[in-house]
Amino acid sequence: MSEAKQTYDPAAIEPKWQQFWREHDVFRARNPGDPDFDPRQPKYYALDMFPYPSAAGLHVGHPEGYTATDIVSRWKRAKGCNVLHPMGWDAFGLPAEQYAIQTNTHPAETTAANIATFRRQLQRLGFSYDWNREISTADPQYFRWTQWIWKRLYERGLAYESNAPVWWCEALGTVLANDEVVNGRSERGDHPCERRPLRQWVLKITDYAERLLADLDGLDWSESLKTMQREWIGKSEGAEVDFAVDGPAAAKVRVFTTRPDTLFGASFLVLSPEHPLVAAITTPAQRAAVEAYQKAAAAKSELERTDLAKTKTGVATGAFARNPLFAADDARGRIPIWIADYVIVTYGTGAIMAVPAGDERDFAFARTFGLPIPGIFAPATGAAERDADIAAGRACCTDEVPYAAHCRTADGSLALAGRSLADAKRATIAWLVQRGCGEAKVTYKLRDWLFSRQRYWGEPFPVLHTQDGVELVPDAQLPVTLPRMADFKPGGTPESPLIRAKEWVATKDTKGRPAQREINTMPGAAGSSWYFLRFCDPHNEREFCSRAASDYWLPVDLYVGGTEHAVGHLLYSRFWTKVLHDDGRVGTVEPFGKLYNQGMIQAFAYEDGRGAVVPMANVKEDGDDAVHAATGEKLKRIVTKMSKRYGNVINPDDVVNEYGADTLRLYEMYMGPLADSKPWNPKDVPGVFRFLQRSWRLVVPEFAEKGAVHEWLRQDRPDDPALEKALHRTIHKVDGDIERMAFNTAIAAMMIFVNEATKAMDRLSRSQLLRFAQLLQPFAPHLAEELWQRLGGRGLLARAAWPQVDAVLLVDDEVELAVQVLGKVRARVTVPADADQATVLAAARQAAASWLDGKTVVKEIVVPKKLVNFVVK
RNA sequence: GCGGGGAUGGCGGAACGGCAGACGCAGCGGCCUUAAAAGCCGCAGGCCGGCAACGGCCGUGAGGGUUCGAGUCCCUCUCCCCGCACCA
Repeated sequence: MSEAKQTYDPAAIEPKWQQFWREHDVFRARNPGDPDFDPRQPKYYALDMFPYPSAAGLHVGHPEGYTATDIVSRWKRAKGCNVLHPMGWDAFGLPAEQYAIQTNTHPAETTAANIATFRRQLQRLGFSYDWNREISTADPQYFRWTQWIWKRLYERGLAYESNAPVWWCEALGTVLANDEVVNGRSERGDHPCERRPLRQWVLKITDYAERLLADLDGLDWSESLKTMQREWIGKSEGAEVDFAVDGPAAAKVRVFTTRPDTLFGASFLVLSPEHPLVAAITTPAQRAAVEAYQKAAAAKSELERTDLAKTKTGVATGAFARNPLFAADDARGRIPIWIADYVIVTYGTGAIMAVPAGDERDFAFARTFGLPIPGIFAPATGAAERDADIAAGRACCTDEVPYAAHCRTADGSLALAGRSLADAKRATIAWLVQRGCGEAKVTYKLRDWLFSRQRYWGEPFPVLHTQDGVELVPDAQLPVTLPRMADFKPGGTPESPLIRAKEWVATKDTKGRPAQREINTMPGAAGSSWYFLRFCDPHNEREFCSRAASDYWLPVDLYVGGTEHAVGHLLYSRFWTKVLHDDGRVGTVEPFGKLYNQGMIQAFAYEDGRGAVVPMANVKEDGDDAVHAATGEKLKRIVTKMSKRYGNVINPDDVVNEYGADTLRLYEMYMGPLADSKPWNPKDVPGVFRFLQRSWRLVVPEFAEKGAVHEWLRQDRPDDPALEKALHRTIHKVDGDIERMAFNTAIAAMMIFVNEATKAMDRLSRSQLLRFAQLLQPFAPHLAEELWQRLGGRGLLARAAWPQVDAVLLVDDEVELAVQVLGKVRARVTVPADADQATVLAAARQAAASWLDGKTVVKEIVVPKKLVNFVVK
């Protein structure tokens, strides 16, 4: 056979190994009870946030996190773990449906096509997923169990129908959950949204607020993400206080406050314009003004209402309330009741006691309307002017400072002077409780989860509306599938398009009487709230997931995805897990032990002099600069999101076609720390390709028979000591770097090894290259498997054990020390690694002799194996 | 405004309080080649001096501090990114 040129050709080796792995089911995870299950192996569950299969296909951002979990999965397998590494599709929901509407194709078809594209794209990248466990949330065999879990929520009193105001988005034709609306606009599509009272299904996530908050502490998540969830849950502790309304209405206004200790300074009440009591208490003289204000507030957008920069607005109702701390004849206790849009109807009780001396907002409001600002503090900070202002109510103080002596009731039953903030709060609450006009209260910002949508492409609720009210579809009749509809567009009314499927809607209840199916569908986040459970037992036809399977696999050991799901998906999944736990269905209370947020992959773009981005099609390279193709204007390079508009979107398929999947994987890991956002630089990609090519060259001669290796690698021989040492260092470094998810430095370490090995190529041994292939395997699995096979490695590399490190080889016999004089490096010495301090100092003195000449050494610092520092005078 | 993260060569980025700039890109020089590409071997923070080997000084957003020693720790400030934003 003639000697052909043997080049590194990913297009030839990658599909071959992908096919081989799949045909031999190499990455199948074994459940307890399966044949070949080995109970001695530790389990490891590595999970990616599964994608929405959008029509645009895979984005380069997807493989970033997926490569990271794949590296960890392959490494854990090599370390002897039973690894669960699954992939599936978040296939229901708005994006799929919007695309279906745009293309006038049924969402079932577009979704199937998109999934096929995503699957093909992912499979080209050589991820070690157990494809036997692939799931789609839009598959009836999957959403059957989504419906089943929803029934358990209903039975536990956690799902209810509500008519409260919800976010309605006209453009999307559906209502949206709080986390899907940002500043009064839809997160998806940026359409305006408004509050409307509509009948909706709601999940009582607020019942779990305290546990969702408390259990965050034990999780291995980034502090910033935990903080986001804490703030979203928004716990605040305080009190509710009743204020009797003076006059004919004889009503009581209940307010929530976190500062009951400042009740002595409450000089007016503020109700939100929507507060139900407003109409009843408003005096005839104020009615016109109040109603006008209410109308104006209702017409304002959410953005206008929450604009912090604007001055406070409000109107007096004409009514007065009694501050419970003051006697009936005490003028200080008679305080006016106002309405203002800075008080939010949905938080607390929708009413506040205003304490201008202790709250910036109340202070600003009092100033605007000339309301009294009674001082309640007696600060003694030494800043005399400010102290006096605070005492007199000319300035507002939110810090903990001493209370004024007049913070006491007439009978002395409550006196705050001398008490700490915490103590004063306690004492005030106790006083209120004793008199039946208040109680301690914890409030959360977290709202119940709006769980229905007026869209076609979602899970139908297993609910019938009968003459007796709501009836659930029996478990045995699940799944309730969607009717096939030619026209599935939203109707522009707050009713789902399912209302037009008349034959589907009209059905019979369990007693055979006419009933209507629920026409709302579940939100996109329904299916994704439990998919990590289904992966544990995806083919179970009797249960959503067997207890044995979830007990074995959960919690997820490593969950990787973007921060965009910080308060939506991650909170909902935690909630459902806790409910299923309380129902005895899963053992764990938290689904995700360790969570890692990858950064965003950005791109370069070019700006002209006006700061406008010039599409890439109009950008021309001119030496080191970029210029406008038409005008020749010099352009400035910036880093932005990839965007179709800028023409700087990188398609993973193109990268694979040009360089191969191993290069794509390696480049994405080499760009920088996984958690950081960083720009894609097309010029850097060939760098990692070259590294793979050099790795190939260590094994395969340039001209040889097909499949041949260098002649010196055809049989075993003793390891070259220097290369062996370098290899052990590399193994040690790569091992530690994978552990801490520092993939960029792991790759750099392998590059260093390959550079050294290339210079001494003919001294390499087969054993050394087999071990190097093992190291490379998690990162560039195809090339590594190919090299392993050519070198005659035993069995499959994907199943081979991780190479051992000999600690002895990690230490040098001799070390080079820096010799510093006054902290500046002046010389270097090489000494035996085990040299004692005196020897080291003697050598260092000699080396730095010219710098020490004529000086007195006052201190000698020796850092073993690093440096010597002489402090001289 | 509040909370979190960040700022290191021309670019992406490395650096348990211990030799700043590993590794890669771009750049420069050499080898190979008729030539080019590829590949291989080198050089490469800035400034100053020297034919050169080399030597000196300055350098991690700005300013202070702690320390024998600071990119790393502390304080003040500037700018950038992310989240929250009248939540009582």
